[in-house]
Amino acid sequence: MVGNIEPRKRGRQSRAKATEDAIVEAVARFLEEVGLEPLTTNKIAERAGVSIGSLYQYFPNKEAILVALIRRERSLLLADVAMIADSGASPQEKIERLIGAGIKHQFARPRLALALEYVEQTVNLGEEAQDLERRLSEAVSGIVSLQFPDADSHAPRDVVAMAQALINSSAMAGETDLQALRSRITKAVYGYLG
Amino acid sequence: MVGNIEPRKRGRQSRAKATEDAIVEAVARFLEEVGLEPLTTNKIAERAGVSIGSLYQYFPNKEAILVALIRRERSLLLADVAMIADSGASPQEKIERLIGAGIKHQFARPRLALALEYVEQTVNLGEEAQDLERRLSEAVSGIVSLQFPDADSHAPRDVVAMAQALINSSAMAGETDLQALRSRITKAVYGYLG
DNA sequence: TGAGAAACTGAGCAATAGTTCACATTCTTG
DNA sequence: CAAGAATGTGAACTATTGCTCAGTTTCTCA
Repeated sequence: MVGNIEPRKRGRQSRAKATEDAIVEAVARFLEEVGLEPLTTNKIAERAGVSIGSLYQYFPNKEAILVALIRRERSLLLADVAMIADSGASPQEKIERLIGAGIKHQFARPRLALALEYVEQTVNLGEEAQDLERRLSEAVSGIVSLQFPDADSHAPRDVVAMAQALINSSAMAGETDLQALRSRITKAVYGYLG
Repeated sequence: MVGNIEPRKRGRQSRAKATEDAIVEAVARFLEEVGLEPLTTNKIAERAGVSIGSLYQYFPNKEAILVALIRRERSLLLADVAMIADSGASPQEKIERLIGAGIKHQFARPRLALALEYVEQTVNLGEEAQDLERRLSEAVSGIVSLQFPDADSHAPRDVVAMAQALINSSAMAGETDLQALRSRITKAVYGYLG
């Protein structure tokens, strides 16, 4: 029932990494341009400019590629968030930057973000992706509780969900004014927390 | 590319309606219990307790069933929202009730709501479902602008997105205290609008 | 340089997908 | 009740799916 998720082999040559990356990025583009339902391994390979055989040398099945993509996206976001958390900025400044990071990540590829949001809830993420998720939420919690120590225990999750939703709906509606979006998110977050 | 969405025939006998309903409800249950990706017409028919032939007498393809399900869910919500809008309640009371209606609808079947949220963005909704969507957003806008005439033009959409996200994340996290959820949503909405 | 390791290929398999259609059953109505 | 209309059935067709494997190409390094 629950398929294996682990990558099949870690490449030792540089083209191995390139192939793996091409496959993951092909899935990302397909989710953006077409959607989750028509996604097939053969189409992934075609888009990646790689044979179907190569695809199965790196991933045991389709699910594993989706998980790899989620890991990739989450790692990028976590890197930014961790940097913000470890910076010497004031709590308020950290929250501002957190919002900026969220916008940067999600607004860049909104349809991808939307698709992955659904996939994350559906798929067996595996240990590594779950760990990323946990570290992300801990980092956000840490920052929120610096500025609002008495906030509701659900506050960090709520704030993240709200910001995600605002970015998503704004991007899907075709907005382009990121500054306006940022100030609406700020208002929502401080309105909720304060 | 864009498949036909229109129902194939409107039944004249009562069992026709029952079959159609069973098919739509089978999709709802499947999305809740399994997910979008493994959804197939044969599985839908099986769950509905109906032959595959019957399914294709009522719907031209799988997409059409999903659209019918979206229409059903949206109609239910719109009925409640319209009743709130047309009631004699105060603007503030209307907003309260709107939040209650959102919780009632989305929290009842959270995994279904999550799946449909994604499907709605992916599928060709057709005129009727788009019309429902439009009327829903007009009704919400009307209520919001009663209480907050000077709000940002994006406010109604933002508020709906925020509330949806809070309900979703709360439900998926397994919360059961609806009263606590309601008060967090109220805080978020008034925090953003006020 | 050459030989073994690493990476890549794509035809093709079994399973499953969406869908049709010839026929059976049930309902309605005069 | 009869007979046509409405509804229901499921075997079976074609296309597509996830995936394998025998073989080829490219790389590495002694």
